[in-house]
Amino acid sequence: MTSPPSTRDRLLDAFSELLVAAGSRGATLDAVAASAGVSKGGLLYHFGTKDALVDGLLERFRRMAGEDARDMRTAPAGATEYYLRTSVIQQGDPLSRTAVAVLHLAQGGDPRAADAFTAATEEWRTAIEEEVGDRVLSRVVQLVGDGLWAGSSIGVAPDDLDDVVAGVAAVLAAARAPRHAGPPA
Amino acid sequence: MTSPPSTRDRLLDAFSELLVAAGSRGATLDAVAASAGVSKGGLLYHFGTKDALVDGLLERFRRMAGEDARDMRTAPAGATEYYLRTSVIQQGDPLSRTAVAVLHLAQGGDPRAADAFTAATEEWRTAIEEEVGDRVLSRVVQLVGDGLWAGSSIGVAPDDLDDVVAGVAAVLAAARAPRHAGPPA
DNA sequence: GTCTATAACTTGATAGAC
DNA sequence: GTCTATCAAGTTATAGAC
Repeated sequence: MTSPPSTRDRLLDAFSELLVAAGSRGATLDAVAASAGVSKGGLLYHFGTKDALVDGLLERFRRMAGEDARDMRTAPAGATEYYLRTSVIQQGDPLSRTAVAVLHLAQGGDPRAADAFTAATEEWRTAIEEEVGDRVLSRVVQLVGDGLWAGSSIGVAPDDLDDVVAGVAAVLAAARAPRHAGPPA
Repeated sequence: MTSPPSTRDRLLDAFSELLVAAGSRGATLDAVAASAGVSKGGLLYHFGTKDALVDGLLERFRRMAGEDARDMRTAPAGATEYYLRTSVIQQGDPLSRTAVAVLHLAQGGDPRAADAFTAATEEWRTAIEEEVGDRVLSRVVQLVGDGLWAGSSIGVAPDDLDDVVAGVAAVLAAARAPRHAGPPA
């Protein structure tokens, strides 16, 4: 049974949605409070400062990212495909929304957000490396996912996600079963 | 001989630097004017509104991106390697700085910036496709570059760029020579 | 072409009522 | 736990001097 979200949770939801939609510039306390359906005073009861609101979102992100890294390892389609598909913002997917929100905070110059994002990224890459068995290949897969993300973060939804997923899979298969393609110089 | 930059150019330089360093939140008219060494009134003589300042930067970005797409096609190392290496922000590289500045504007919700960025991205991808000869592979290469960018945009400099470039090259070679040996032309 | 002064509005935060 | 009223600082923009 899912109980209705607390005001605190609704405020964090609104904050992340505004960050995704309008960047750190548009995610003001006024806008967050209005979007969550409370007054600014109501917001400031739960989060005394804007920094506290950021901390609340980062804490939620760390928890969700940790759970996601576990999900990757048990995903039926495999960690790589799971990662690429969840790198595109899905309507209503809480993790990808939260991750892009944190990315925007990091790009706004917040070092706590940059640290949290870097740490999560390394967790995900590790899960990919366990599957593909090679560090550099895991980096390439991850960078493809990050690229999908960067597009999502400006509202560009790829129209060829299936092609990309299939292309990466084909490329990984080719790289792991080398015939005589010749090593790079 | 390079003539000293005009006040107009110095203002656009300062605007893009501030966008990269602090996001759209920190790039205020006050900060831009101070960073360029003029008063706010001086700034507003050249760009009557903040929107005009954004337009000036987007115009500069479109010009630089067009020149870069031409440079890619004649790069000695090839378009792919050129693109990946220039996807990492270099200290003092005007294009990568400008591109990240535009990315931040797009993430702040400016549709003109998102359009300009999308158009440039498609130009670059086309140049890559001309080299690798396959649309999906060109997308994969480009997404790796975008991923490097996303990292750069939050101040994370990759410590394994050479590995990634070599890894992509190896993976492309494997994908393009699945049946027999032979270096690409 | 650049400056100072200032107006109009927004933003983050406080105080206190209910 | 939530609201309204209020404030100081910051932000965009205008007006006019030099």
